Amino acid sequence: MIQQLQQEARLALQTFAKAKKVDYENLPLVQVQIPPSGMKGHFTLVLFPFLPRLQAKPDELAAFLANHFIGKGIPIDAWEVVKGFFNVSLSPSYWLLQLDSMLQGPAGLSSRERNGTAVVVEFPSPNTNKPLHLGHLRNIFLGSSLARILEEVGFKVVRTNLYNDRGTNISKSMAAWLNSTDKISPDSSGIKGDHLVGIYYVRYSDDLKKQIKELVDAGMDSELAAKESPLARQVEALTLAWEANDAEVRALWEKMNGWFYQGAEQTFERLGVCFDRVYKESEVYDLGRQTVAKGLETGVFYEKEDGSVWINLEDIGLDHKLVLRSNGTTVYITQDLALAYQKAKDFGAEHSIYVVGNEQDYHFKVLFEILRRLGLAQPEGLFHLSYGMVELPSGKMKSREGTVVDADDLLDELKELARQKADEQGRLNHLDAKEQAKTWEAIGQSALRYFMLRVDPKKRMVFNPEESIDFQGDTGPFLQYIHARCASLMRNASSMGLVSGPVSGLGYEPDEAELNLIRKMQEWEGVLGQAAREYSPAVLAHFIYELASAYSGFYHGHPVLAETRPEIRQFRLSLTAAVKGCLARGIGLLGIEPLDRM
RNA sequence: GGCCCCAUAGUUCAAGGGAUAGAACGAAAGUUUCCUAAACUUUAGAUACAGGUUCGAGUCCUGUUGGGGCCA
Repeated sequence: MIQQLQQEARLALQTFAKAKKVDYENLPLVQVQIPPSGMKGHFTLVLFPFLPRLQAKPDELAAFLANHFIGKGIPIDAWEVVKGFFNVSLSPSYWLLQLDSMLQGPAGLSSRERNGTAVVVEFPSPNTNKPLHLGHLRNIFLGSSLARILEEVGFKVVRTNLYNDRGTNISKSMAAWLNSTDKISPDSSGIKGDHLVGIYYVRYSDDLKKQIKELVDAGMDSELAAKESPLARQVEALTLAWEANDAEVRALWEKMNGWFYQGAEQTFERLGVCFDRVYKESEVYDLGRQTVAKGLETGVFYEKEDGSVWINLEDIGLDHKLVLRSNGTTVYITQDLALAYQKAKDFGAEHSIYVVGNEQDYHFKVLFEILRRLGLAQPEGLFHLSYGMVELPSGKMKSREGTVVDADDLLDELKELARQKADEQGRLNHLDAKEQAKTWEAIGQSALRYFMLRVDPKKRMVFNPEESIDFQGDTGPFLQYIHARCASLMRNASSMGLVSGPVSGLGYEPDEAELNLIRKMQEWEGVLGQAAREYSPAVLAHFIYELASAYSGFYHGHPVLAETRPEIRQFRLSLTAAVKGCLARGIGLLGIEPLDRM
C-alpha cells in the first residue's frame, strides 16, 4: 500500500504541477510514513517539499491528492492535514481483506527480478589455531542470517567458508605441541579438538613471553629478543619447512588441523550452519602467485629491484601495496586474490559478500580495487559486510589476558541459564527429557542470536558476560515466548473446535490495536527488502520485536477464546494465526528455531 | 605521521532530512479467581562541544574534544 500511495501521489502531483504550469518532471518522490502514535491516520504523506515548488497550501494539495486516490479506488475512509503532514485512514474492510490474504500464507514478494541470481556469502573464515570465540559468533550469526534473508528474496545463495590453515599461527601451536612432554590428543584427553589446538597456542605464547624476558634480563633489546628467542626461531623454521613440503611437518600440520576441523564443525553443527563449499588457504595460496604473475604481465602490478611486487593505488587515495614479498612468499592479500579467482571459476557468481570484521576495511578496499583492475570482478558485485568488533565492558578481548569469551562455553552457559529459569517456574515439566534439552538450547541460542543481530552490523557492540544475556524485555526469549503463546492459543482453539479463517465476511470493525497489528504485518515485505538491500538482519530483528511487542499488548487487553461474540472471537483467532506465522518466519530468518512451547 | 570508523537516558540498543528522539535493562509504583507473569500498565531519565546548510538536523558540511581501528 505504501508503494501504491507513493506512485499515485507522484502521478497526482505531476498533474497538479502541470495545471499550475510549473516544472513537473523533477518532482521528488513523496515520503510515505507511519504516523507517530497518538496521531490519527494509517499513513502519512509528507507534503513539505512540494509546498514551495507547487505554490500550494497543504489543505489544497491534500484535497487534490485525496480526490485522486479515491478516483483510483484507494479506499480512503478519512483524512486530515496537520502542518505539512497529510494523514490518511483506510477503510476497515480494506484491512480485513489484507488479513485474509496474509492468512493465505507467506506474503508473496513482488521483487522477483533477482530470482536465481547467485550470490556467494563467505563466513566466518577462522584461523585454525584457536577455537571459535564471541567475535566468530557475531560473524556466523550475521552470515547465516543474511544468507537466509537473501534466499528469501530470491537469490541463489552459496555459503562458503575459508580456513586460514597455514602460516605462523598454526606453526605456533605445532611448536608448543612438539616441545610438550604430554603430547596429548583429543582422543587421549577427551578435549575438543579446536580447544586442544588453542591450548597449545596459549602455551606457546606463555613460553615465548618467558624466553623473551630471560633474554631481556640478560641485556638484549626487547625487539631483538622477540625475534631471536629459540621459540620464535622454531616457529620460523616450521613455517619454512612447511613451505618446503617437509613430510614430518606436513603430517603434524595435517593432524593438528584435523583436530581443529573436527571441533569447529561440531560447533557449526550446533549452530545449524553448513557450507556449500569450504576453501583452505593452503589449497589456494599457490594460485596467488600465478595471479600476481598475470597481473605483472598486464601491468596492473610492478616489480621493485629486490623482486617484490607492488601495486600503486595512489590515484584512488590509497598508497602502494605489497602483493608478493621479495623472497617470493605470499602476503595475506595474495591469497584473497587467488580465492576470488577460484570462486569466480567455481560459481561464476555476480555477487560476492565477505563477512569480515571492520578492522579489515582497508584490506578490502585494496582487494576490491585490485580485483577490479585485474578484471576478476564487477565492482558493484563485491561487498564487504564489515561488522564492528564485539567488546567486553573492560574493552577488547585479549587472549593474553585470558578475557576471550569462548563460543562453546558461552552456548553451554546460556543453555544452563535457560534450564534454571525453566526449572524455577516448572515450565517444561510436561515435556520429555529430550524435548526439554532441545528447548533449553533453542532458548539459549535465541537469546544470544537476537542479542547480537539486533545491533546494526556496522557498529561495534558491548557484550557483558557477567550479566550474560537477559531473558526479559527486548530479547530472543521474549520473541520465543510470544510465539509460544500464539501457538498455545491456537492449540486451545483447535481443542474447542475453532480454526482460523477468512475474516472479511464477519462484519466486524477492528479496533485500533487490531488494525495496528495488521498494518504492522503489511510492512513485512518492505522490511525484508530493506534487510536484503542493506545486508542487515538488524532491520528484520527490530521489526519482529515490534510485532511481538504489539501483539503482547493486544493479547493483554483483548480476550480471544474467552470472547463471547463469535465474530470477534473468530477475527482475533485469525489475527493470532497470522501473527504467529509472521513471527515464525521472521525468527527463522534470524536463524532462530521458533518454539511452540516454552 | 597518514588514512578510516564511532559518539543518543545510569547501562545496552533504535530512529529512510520530517510531527512530541523510541525500546529494553536498571530505579519507583501497580496488574494474576482471566487464553503461558520469560508478560502487561504507569512514572522519572538522553542527541559530546561550537559553528554552518535547510521551511525543518540525532541524521548533511566544517572545526574541537573524546573513544576505537588500519598502515608489506
